[in-house]
Amino acid sequence: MLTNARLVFQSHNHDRSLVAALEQAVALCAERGVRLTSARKTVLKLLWQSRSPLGAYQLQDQMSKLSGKSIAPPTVYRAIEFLLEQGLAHRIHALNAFIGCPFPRAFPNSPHSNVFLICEQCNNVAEIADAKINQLLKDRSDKLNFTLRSQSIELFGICPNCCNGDKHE
Amino acid sequence: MLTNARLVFQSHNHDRSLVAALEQAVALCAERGVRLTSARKTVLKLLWQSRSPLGAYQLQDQMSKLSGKSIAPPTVYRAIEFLLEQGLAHRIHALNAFIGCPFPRAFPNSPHSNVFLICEQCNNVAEIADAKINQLLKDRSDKLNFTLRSQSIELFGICPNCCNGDKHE
DNA sequence: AAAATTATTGTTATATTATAACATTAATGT
DNA sequence: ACATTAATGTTATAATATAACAATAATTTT
Repeated sequence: MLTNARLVFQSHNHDRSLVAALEQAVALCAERGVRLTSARKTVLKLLWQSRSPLGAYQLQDQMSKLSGKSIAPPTVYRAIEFLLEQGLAHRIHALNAFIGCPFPRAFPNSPHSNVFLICEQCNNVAEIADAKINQLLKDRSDKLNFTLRSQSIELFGICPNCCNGDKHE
Repeated sequence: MLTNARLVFQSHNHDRSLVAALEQAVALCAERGVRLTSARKTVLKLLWQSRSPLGAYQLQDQMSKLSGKSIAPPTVYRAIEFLLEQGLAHRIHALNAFIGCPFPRAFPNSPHSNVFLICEQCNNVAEIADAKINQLLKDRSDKLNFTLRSQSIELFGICPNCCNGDKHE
């Protein structure tokens, strides 16, 4: 099981990993011959800097502040669309919000996985990539002659950081 | 594994099951001391009659036509809210739409399960309730000290009815 | 049964999320 | 440099959802 849960659900600063991740994204896009333009990179940074998912209009606000000029919704949505296509971000359907993908290199273009742990208290979201989960869902689909193409798995609950009893930080 | 996939993904008429299901819903609500009012029952019927999920404004249209007077969004959303609370309907987050729960009695108030197979071609949606899926997701959550409270699992693909090669009807 | 209480619905307005359509600018290939 | 394609800016609006308060219906209390 690959996950960023420990990272997300603890209070570590992950600025350093942001730089590395951005370099990775730049490299990925170069390999694929797609353009990680300024607007797209900004949205990706904002998503990666946030542990909790951001809505399009939150992104809009932050982009407007960063750039000093007002940004219209289509600009934001286009950047998001690009990042989703490239597997650099994910949509959390239940929240109408978006997060940066923590391991875009490990799972390039994989529509499967996409398992999210969403803390109902702090709103932080971690991602899991787990072969067994994927396999089981594939099995069940196969049994019903359903050709599985993509999935969205959103788990809601309380993260270890917000769970009082177990708080040892 | 409990599922309505065969029912949904085939062209059977399920009017008869609708009547039975409605009686069950009436009984369930009576047991719980909640009121399955006319508006709520209408929405539930519409959801159960449809194999594909309906959006709030589709429900609004149909209710307006049925009743002959114009229905405002809050009326629809309140009915939906009630049905969701009672486990008689589910929200399909990826589609901003709703379906009737095919087995409300079997899984009263269970926020778990909620596994949906969504055909990208015909839009029909089947539901699975599978102990193994639930167990696995619970295991993974536990391992990360994440207290799982509810889940939304949406699987997208092609249903057997829409899959050309295997069409034998 | 009448009054008081609570739950539900009606109504209006508006918030939130997302996209269509077309003009403009920037990047890329020739 | 020019043509072409890709990306962004801009305006307007579609689609989804809720807030706030008034009116009505159901239920409980007396």
